Formats: sequence, structure tokens, C-alpha cells
Amino acid sequence: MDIKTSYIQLKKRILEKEYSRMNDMQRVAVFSNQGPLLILAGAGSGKTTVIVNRIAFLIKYGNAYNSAAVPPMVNEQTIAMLQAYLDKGEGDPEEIRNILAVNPPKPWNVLAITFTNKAAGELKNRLESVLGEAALDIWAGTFHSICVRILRREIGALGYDKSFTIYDTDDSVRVIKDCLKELNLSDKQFPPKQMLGAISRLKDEMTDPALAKTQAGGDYKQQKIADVYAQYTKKLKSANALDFDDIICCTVKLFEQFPEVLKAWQNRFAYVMVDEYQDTNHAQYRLVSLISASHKRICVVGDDDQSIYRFRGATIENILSFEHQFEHAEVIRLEQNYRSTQTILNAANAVIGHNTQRKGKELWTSNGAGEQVLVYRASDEMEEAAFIADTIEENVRLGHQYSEHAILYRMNAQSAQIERHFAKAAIPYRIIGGLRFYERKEVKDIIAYLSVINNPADSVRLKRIINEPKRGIGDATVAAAEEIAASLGDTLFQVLSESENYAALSRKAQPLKEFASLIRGFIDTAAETSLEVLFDSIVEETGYMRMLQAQGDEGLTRIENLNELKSNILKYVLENEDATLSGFLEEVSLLTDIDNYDADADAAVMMTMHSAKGLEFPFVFVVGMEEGIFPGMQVMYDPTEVEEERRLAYVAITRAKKRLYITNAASRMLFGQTMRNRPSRFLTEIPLEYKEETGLSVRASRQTVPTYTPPAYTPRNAVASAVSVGSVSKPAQQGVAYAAGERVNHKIFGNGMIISATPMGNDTLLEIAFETKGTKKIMANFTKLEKL
DNA sequence: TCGTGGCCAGTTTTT
DNA sequence: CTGGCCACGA
Repeated sequence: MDIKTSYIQLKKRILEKEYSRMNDMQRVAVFSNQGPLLILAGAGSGKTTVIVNRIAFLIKYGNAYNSAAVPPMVNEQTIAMLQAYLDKGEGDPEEIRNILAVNPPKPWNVLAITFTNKAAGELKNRLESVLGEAALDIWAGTFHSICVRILRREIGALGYDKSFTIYDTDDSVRVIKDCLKELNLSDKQFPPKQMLGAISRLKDEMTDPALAKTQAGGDYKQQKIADVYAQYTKKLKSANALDFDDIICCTVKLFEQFPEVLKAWQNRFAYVMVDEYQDTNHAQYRLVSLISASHKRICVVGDDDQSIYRFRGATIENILSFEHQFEHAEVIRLEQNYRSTQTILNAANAVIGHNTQRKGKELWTSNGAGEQVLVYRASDEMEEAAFIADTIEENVRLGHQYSEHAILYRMNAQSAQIERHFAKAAIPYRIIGGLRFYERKEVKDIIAYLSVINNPADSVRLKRIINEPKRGIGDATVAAAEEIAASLGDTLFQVLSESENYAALSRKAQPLKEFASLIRGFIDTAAETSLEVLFDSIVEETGYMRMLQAQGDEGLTRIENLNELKSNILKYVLENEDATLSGFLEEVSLLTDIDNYDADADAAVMMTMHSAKGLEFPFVFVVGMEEGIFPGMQVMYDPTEVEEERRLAYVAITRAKKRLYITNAASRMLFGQTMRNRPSRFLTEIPLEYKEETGLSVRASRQTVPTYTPPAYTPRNAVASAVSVGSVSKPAQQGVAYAAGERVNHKIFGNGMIISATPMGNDTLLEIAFETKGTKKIMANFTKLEKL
């Protein structure tokens, strides 16, 4: 064999050995980096590992694996050295790397795009642990953070100032409301949120207001949308602000209108990687294809079966037609699953198999079959909640943690009953989602103060706080001041400062001037002191803190939130040597979920199926599996939408590692109305052999399907019992009286003393101080308590 | 200008 | 059954 052939063979074997922990498909994905590549990564297939290793390999070895190039200095000695390295691990890895590497790019030539800050953070961490310092130079971030970084340098070309502000959805809605008023449109006929959605869609298609007007033709509504769009754009531009869509669209515009700018960034980002590609929208596709147009070294990772964000503009077509859009694209499927049991995967495969719009994938695992999917049909939502609570307690009794359990539902409103039941049964739980930290009113208010201090021209934020806390400045006054500002071409803040000069404002000149000088005082404070001192003087001097203190209980949680905000400011100051107000605001504007959830706390987790994407739990409850709930009423007859819902079901099912529980209720009270729902079609799509059905007889509601009913429950199934089947194992001690001071034993929490006993209806609310588990509130009839 | 009672609507979420 | 918004009265 000649030297060249042995070199190439040895090289491949060395690299294969270095990446031997990965499976064959994963390794192909890691080694391929010179052309368009689509990695279809099934749920739990080690996607992040592949991304991290692919980037690490790229930076270390370039195109070493697939290149046929042989360095000229390779001789018999080199071969011997490589052989020794392969067989015995002898030699310096760095030296070997230098020989094998083929055109490795610099870290700053690599761009890695994700969707969430969390994913970006995780990616950066893992890259750093593999590559060390070099990882810090890789541009890894969300679409938005990457585009902002580009725009901060280049946006001058589009006529914006580099110090632009970023408006979040709430700010945008306020602007829309203003536009509607100015255009004399009723917000009943044109709901601001819908308007914003329509504008968002137009931006996504890169349609500017003028084009939107033309396209509207004779359609009245579209005409008006185009008008609002034009007004909205004007307002944002004059405030030097970008909304979330603009961040992407302006970058695309920049690249399309200024080829030399595009060229510079194409050179810089010679390698592009996009995670969660199934969630991209059209504008994001344009962005990605522009950046990689010159070199075509683009790798996208995603799972068409997990595309669940159509409603916010994601288009599954991007991933489905990747091979058409990027010629000669390579496609790799990762189908080996490292998370779930084969039974769970069989159920998932069966359900998603009913979709037509998909690439096709079959997940498999070497984890073993595991237990059947447990399907429980309750008579109503209370019984459903009871089943979940009882099952969790049973699992905990068997030695599992509460935190190993997740409850997934279609909509947040479904959590209420379960929550109530958990509270009664003293099951520690945690709800993910709902209102996020930076969306809370008090936090947004203080952020608005900071924004105005940073940029007094930010009229949207100024209007938010001009009368918060109340200082006698009402809508009428603000409207008058705005009108003056518009006619003079001044900012609202300027007008406020000189309010005594304007007749229309004379009656309110006093409070207006006071407000203006309050802000000016803060601007001085900001220049002289640190951020946290500024924060303190804002909450004190505005009277915001006093306002909250006067609110009682509700104010208390708000004060806590402000304290949390302060600690975030402190954290920012500690982490950044050159901490500035504008720097902090920039970070905040693109950051939403501060806390998410810490897996440390031992509590069951409740969240929507959407929020669960990317997470995994040993025990998963998918609840409310009913026609009308999931799939929802509005989409039941729309095949495209049903496919989206089915993908959501697929996401939910594949979260489970050990055991999957699916529940539904024969009758359910939602929004004050009782409805009777048939079991979800997604449930019937799971073949009988993978599931075990318990609870209310399915026969009663669906005569066509013969069902297996576990013998133990048979008598109960004959009647629609109101008693929870699950709680049969747990006889309630009805009628036992408890008094403060008594000592009791709880199966899970151990020994404790009753602090208080409050009668509530037929039951008693007990507050018990446990020796090891702290103080808990428990309903007496819901728990097994033993008097000591 | 501010507080309150009635009325209506009511998926999913990141940036 | 909620909560958010609007109109009305003080």
C-alpha cells in the first residue's frame, strides 16, 4: 500500500476513534462540513451533542475527514507516528492535529444560531468545555442577538442611529393603539394584537407598507392594516426603535441592499449552523441563505415532526424543502433515541405516522421495551386531577422524586384544577410559564424609568410611567403635550420640560415640570453613581415603593419582584466591568426567562406541551386528551392544523423517559361550562398493544372499540363513579378530628406537629410542621395521617 | 383624573 | 370561572 492510501486510512481511523462515543450517523454529521447539510434529529437523539462536536471538530480539524488531500511532508515516519498514536495513544495530540487538519476555520468564522437564550447559553457552555478559551470567539447566539450585534455596527446604512432601542411586544401594542387612535380606527374592529400579528406577517414576507397597500387592492381590512403598518413604521423610525421582527428584517434588508456589507459578513461567517430549523420563519430563512450564499457551508438541525410554532410564523416548509433551496444538500437522519423506552417510542411513531406533511423517521432505542402507556379515563376533571396526584404519591412512595414528574397540558387554563388538587394533597409543584419575570408590571415600570433616563426621547416608555405612580397627569394632558411635540418636531420630554410655555398645558404645568425635573435628576444620578444606587433612588424618589407598600399582600410580592430585579442589576454589574445603563437595558431587552426552573427543587412540574419542548422527565402525564381540547375545538376540522396538533402530541409523548400516562375526562368544566368530550383521536392512534387502559369504561362512550379493563377496577367501571379510582388505595379518614398541638405521622413527610386546624366545609385544613420537611398545609381528608 | 362595577372573551410563546 | 378593558360617576 502506498503512503498516501495508508495516510488517509490512518487519518480516518484516528478521527473515528476520537469520536467513538457517537453512533455512526452522528459521526457522519460531525465529519461533514463543506456543503449544505440537513440533520434531521429526532427527539432525544443527542442533537446538542452533535452540534457541539461538529463545531469542535470543525475548528480542530477542518475538513480533515472527507478530504483526500495528503500533506507533502507525509512520509514513512509520519505514518509510524500516526500508527503509534492510534494504537497506543503515544504522541502529542496537538502535533497530530496539526498534521491532520485541513483548512480549519478560526473560531470567529463560525456562526451558530439558536432560538432561545437558554439554548444559546447551553451551547456556549458546552463548546467552552470542549474547546476552552477558543470557544469564546465563536458567534453563538439567538437570531435576535446575532442580528442586533450586526445592526449595532451597520444599521447606519439604513438610516437608523446605532443606539436604537428595542421594543418588546408590549411596547409595540401601545404604539399600535396610538396609531389606531390617530387614524380614527376603532380597536374593537381592529384589535391591536391582531394588527400587530398582521404587520408581523407582512414583515416576515419582507413586504413594506407601500407594497402592502398595493397588495391590499380593494380589501377594506387589508387597506387599513397597511395604513396602520405605515403609521407604525413611521413612529418606530422616529423613536429610533426596532421591534422584534425589525431586528431580523432590517438585517435582511441591509444584506440585500448593500452587497459589499453582505460580502464582508459572508467572509466572516464561513460556516453557518442553525438549530431548531423547523421553527424558522421566512425572514430567518432569507437571512440564513444570504449569509451562506457565497460559500454554501450551511448546516441546519431540526425535526419536522417537532414543528409546533406555526401560529407565530414558523414555516415547516423551510425544513421540508431544504434540499430544493440548497442544491446538493446532504441529509442525515438521527433516529436512535437515548431517552425513552421502546414502547413510548412506538406510541410516538404510531401517532406521528398519521401525518402526511413530513420527511419520515422512525425512532428506535436500545433501552428496552419498558411498561405500557397508562391511559386513564376519568369521569370529570376533578377525578383526573386525583388520579395524577395519587399516581405521583404512589411513585414517591416507591422511592422516586416529585421532580421526576411532569404534567403537560394544552392550555394554561387547564392547570387550575390540578393545582388546586395538588395544594390540597400537599404535593409540591411548580408551574412553568404564564407571566414571565420581565413581563410583570412593576418590573416593566422600573425598566421604563431606566429606559427614559437612558434615552428621554423614548416616548412610549415615557408615557408608561408619566403617571405611575399617580401624579395627576391624565390621558388628556398627555395627548395635548404629544400634539404640541408633533407640531414642533420636538420630543415629548422636551415639551414637558417647557410646559409653562404652552397654553394647552398651563393648568398642568406644575406636575409636568416636576416630573421632568425628577427624570433630569435621575439622569444626573446615573452619570455619577452606580446602577444599583440609581435603582434605589428611582423606587424611593418616585414614590413607587411607597405605592407598593400601601398595597398590602399584593404589593409584597411586587416588592419581592423589584428586589429580584435589583439583584439582577447587581449581577450584571458584577459580571461586566464596563457596566452601563444602556448595556444593562440591551441585555434585558433580549432576555426574557430569568429563572426558568431549577431542577434542584423537589417538586412536580406543570407546563404546557409547548414549553416542554426540549425537556425530559422520567414520568410524564399528558392530560386532557380529548377531542375539543386536544386537538382544540377551533382546529378539529382543519387538516393542516390537526397535523400541527399531532406534532405537539408527538413532542409531549417523547418527553417521557420511563413511563407515560395519558388522561382524559368524560365531562369537563372549562370556562364555566361543562362539556362532554370523546377521547382524543391522538389517543386512538396509539395501537392497543402499547397501552393499558383504566378508569371509566371506554365502552360506555365508544361502543365500537373493545377495550381491555383491568380486573381490579371492573366493579367501579360499571357506574360512572365520582370517587377517584386512584384514591381507592388511600382510604380517607373521614370524620377524624384534629387539634393544634397533636403529633401526627404522614407517609411521605414523616412526623410532625399540627400548628393549626381550620374547619373548611366537610374537611379540615391542617398546618403541620414536619420535623424534616418543613411546614405544609394539608387537607385532613386528602392524606393518610396517623395520630401518634 | 381616578376608582369601580359591569361586560365580554377566552390556544399555544420567543425574541 | 377568571381577568382585562371600558364606560360611567364622583
